[in-house]
Amino acid sequence: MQRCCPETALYDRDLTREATLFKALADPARVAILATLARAEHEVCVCDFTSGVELNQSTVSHHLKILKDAGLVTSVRRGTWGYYSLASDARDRFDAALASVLPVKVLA
Amino acid sequence: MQRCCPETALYDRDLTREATLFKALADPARVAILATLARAEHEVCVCDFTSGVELNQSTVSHHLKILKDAGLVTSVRRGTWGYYSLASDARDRFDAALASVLPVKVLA
DNA sequence: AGATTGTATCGACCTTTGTCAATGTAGCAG
DNA sequence: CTGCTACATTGACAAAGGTCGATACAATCT
Repeated sequence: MQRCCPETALYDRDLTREATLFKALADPARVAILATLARAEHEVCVCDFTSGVELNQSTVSHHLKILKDAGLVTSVRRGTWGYYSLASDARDRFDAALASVLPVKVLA
Repeated sequence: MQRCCPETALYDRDLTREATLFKALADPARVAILATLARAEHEVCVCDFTSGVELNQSTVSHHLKILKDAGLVTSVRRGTWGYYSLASDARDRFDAALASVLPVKVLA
């Protein structure tokens, strides 16, 4: 039987972490939240999210939890109010993940 | 009633496209496929994916379709064999999406 | 203390997704 | 033409995910 091509080995490093990171941004609501936090000068009150979106309050809370579990945001509670900020290394972590998956070709 | 904070407006641009792009990489198998393609010098035969992974052939085909629908890979059929390559703008699209969501802060 | 408010958690529902077995389809080999 | 091989498609199923209403909780207000 004839070979189809020079054999290519599958990339073998485990990329579960990278996939998990990307999954955190696989929903428009979470992307919007992160985009807001990235542009805010200060921490953002949860109330700004719940009032600025067509989603239920519990749904917003759910998305915030996912982002927090992913380590992309940090939260502080002050009195009755909750405040979220972008984790300082959020951008770096995406850059690193992207570099792992799609390394930029080095010119010869 | 006392305000919690200076009000922050939610980022209003539609980020559905970005979320969809990230979702394409929200599965380890697809990340591995893309990482392989990104490092391959030439197009990669489907058989290399099906034999190099613990997944069923139809499952691999399914993931390839998702990547193709996302415009991240291109495919060619030559005889019985199928070959996949990384789309030339794959990296750029992720960079752009990431820049939309998490713009790098400009120093003052 | 009791009522009110902001947020988190729980439970239920429905949709989407990942997986596989089975089948379809095209090209190649005899 | 008859089989065989490589890949795609379909159908079924379980698991995961997004959404909401209801409830819990904690802090503030009266």
